[in-house]
Amino acid sequence: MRAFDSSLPIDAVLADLTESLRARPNAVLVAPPGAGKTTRVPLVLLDEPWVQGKKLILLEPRRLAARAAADRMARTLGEAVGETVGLRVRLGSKISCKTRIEVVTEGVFARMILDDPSLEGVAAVLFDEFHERSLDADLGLALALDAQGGLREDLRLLVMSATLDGARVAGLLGGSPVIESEGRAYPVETLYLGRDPNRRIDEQVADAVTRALRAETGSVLVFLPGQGEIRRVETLLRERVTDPAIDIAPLYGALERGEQDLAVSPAKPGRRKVVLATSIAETSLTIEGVRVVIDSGLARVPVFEPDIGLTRLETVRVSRAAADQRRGRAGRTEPGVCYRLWEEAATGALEAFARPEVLSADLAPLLLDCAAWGVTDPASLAFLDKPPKPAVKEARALLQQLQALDDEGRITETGRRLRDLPLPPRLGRMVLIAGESGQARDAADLAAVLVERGLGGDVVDLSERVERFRRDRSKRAEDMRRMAEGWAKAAASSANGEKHSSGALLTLAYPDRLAKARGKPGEYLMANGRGAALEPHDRLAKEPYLAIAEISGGAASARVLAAAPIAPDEIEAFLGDKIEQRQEVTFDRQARALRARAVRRYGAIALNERPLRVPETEEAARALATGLVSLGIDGLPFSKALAQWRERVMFLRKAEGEEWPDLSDEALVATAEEWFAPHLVGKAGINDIGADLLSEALRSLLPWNLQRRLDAEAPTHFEVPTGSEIPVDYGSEEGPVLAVRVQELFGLDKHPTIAAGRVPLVLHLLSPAHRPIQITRDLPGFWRGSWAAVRADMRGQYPKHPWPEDPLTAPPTRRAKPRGT
DNA sequence: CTCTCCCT
Repeated sequence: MRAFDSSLPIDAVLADLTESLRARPNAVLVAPPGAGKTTRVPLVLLDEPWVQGKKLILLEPRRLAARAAADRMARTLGEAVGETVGLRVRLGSKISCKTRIEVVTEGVFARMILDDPSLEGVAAVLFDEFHERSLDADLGLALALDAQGGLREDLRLLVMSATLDGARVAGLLGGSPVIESEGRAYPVETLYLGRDPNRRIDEQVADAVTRALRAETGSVLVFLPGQGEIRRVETLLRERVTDPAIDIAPLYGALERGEQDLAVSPAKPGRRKVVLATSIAETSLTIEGVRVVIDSGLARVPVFEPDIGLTRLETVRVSRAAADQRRGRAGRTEPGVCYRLWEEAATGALEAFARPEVLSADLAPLLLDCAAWGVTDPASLAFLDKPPKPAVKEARALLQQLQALDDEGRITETGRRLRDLPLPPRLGRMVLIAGESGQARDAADLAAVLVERGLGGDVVDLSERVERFRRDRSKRAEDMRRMAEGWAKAAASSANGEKHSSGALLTLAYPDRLAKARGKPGEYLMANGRGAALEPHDRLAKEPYLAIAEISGGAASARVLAAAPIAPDEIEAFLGDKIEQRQEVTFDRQARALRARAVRRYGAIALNERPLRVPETEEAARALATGLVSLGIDGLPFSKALAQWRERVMFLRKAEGEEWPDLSDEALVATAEEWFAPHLVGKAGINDIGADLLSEALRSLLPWNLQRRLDAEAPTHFEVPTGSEIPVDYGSEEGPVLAVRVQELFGLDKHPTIAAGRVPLVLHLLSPAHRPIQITRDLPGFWRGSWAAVRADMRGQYPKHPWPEDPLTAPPTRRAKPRGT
């Protein structure tokens, strides 16, 4: 076997590995960071008999990692990259006829195997850092296994991983052996600082940083979930850290290249650094001099929501594997220390590994690649985790809408052209169709600022971002301009059409996100039915229509991140075939009336409308009925008599049972279409509805055979001994109430009842001045009992009224005693 | 808890 100058932990297992791969085509190698697998394994395998003049392909998840691996291997051989060891990444390749090991990024490999499924001239594919479980790595492995199953039984596949549970992937590889290696790292002491849920994470992190700067030597690397937290911690630290020998450097993806380099470079002699980073610093890059890691334990991850076809960000607890990876950054060059912002006991509750990308990503690109491979259902390929069905369904629907797939899910000619463009399918379609009218370059520049975060600044207005991008002289902008030029060339036709706005072009990619201004400034409604908002002072906030490309946040607080204005005539030109003309009748709660309109509608958006007369249909009547009752039964024009009638019926329902109709608020709301709507045909609103109409509608609920019983058993009035007809109050909680001056009841020896004698009236006995004296359900008992005391009390107060000793024999009266008696 | 990371 090939000899190396220095020894690495991986050397101990290299013999096992080569022996295994001679015997069977697939193997899994589990080796922690520092083992040396990336640089040693490909060089050792190169001398194996089964390679025989063929090539090895090594997959790396990032360009940075690919370049570093190629560099290190070439240096081991005393060569430059591009000789025995080559490199193939999106921007630029270094390959020659001498090249035997190609180091490629995972995305490049997916493209290679799709273009050449038999992988001609390739002896083995080595998947490095497979534990990161990127979509491209999962897809690449699935396709390679498929190729191995049919076209290339001799192809060798080696999956290398730092923290994977090896058994699962070995199963996927047909029960291949798992070879394990030791790693090499310096010890890192772990301190658990805990987390106070009542304080902001930013402040607790800042506290931990100041504490670490006092207690430890060396530079500090802080892991935070995102840009917002990084900026807030930075502000806190600039206030608190007064030592001029300490530099604070943020580090995240959208940052300018120069600032990133500043953060990654070692601290200057005699100085210390505090690097505030996202998970960008978790793998691959090493910052010299870091011996303290502070881990917030949080990460921001994308979550695709199939229902709305949108990717949203979520802040989550990191996995145990990621937390260990973060801690390991403190022990790269010397022993270190890691402060964790959670309780030690909480570590066990963390997920073991991060969610593989395939489980939460937008699967449209994957589905298109599968279709290009000839597979309409990705579940038929060997994925370690099956692509989830809802996301597959959404991806298929989108690709069919873009005409990239046919009804059976097979790739179309348009689909092939889309796949040739290295863009997400929506943006690819925009560039292709714009190309048909000679605007490929405008569309490509738009796609560029959408694909590359931070390019052209972060103003919402995409036209402005494109202008800035075109003037930008940075390396990144130059690279992207060259790429955009390539996309445009692939899509261009000789046609020279009318020039359209950025907004119009964007509807080619995001037809479902056309938005119309709502009442309040900055608030919009999108065609997909969801709301989105701009800052009210944003220049775009005055626009009546926006073509939105990106939004953030949950359903309640979606914010517009990237958009361009679009004119009504462009909406007609670009989306005209999907605009529907409809007659709509809606209930206006404010006016308590129906409004009928002829509406031209695109999805959830009403583009324009004109008022119509309310149609005299049953459907309109139903809408009015349910609309009016939804505002409350009390709001209907009840006469006093009708209100009492309703209470009487309800009283009998309670007293006698459900043969009596239910007239409660809930029941009337629920059945409005039956009792109310038939009376509302031809009516437009509350002003057309009088007490008589309501009475007729409600009284129709009472069957005719019950109407006579109603009068008999729940009379509107009760006749007392004086002959007075006193109204009964059926609305009272305590039961039907008869409020009557006590003198009018003289002579009555039985308690008054209703409901065929079953229900006693609640008697409110009143003084001559209509003040309440007593409440009783037993009048004879009252005469016998309390009357004497009442009489004694009242006689003084009302001397002119009769207070006889025996009320049963006294004549009832409405008046005071006749003068002189 | 107001946009993570990477790639064709």
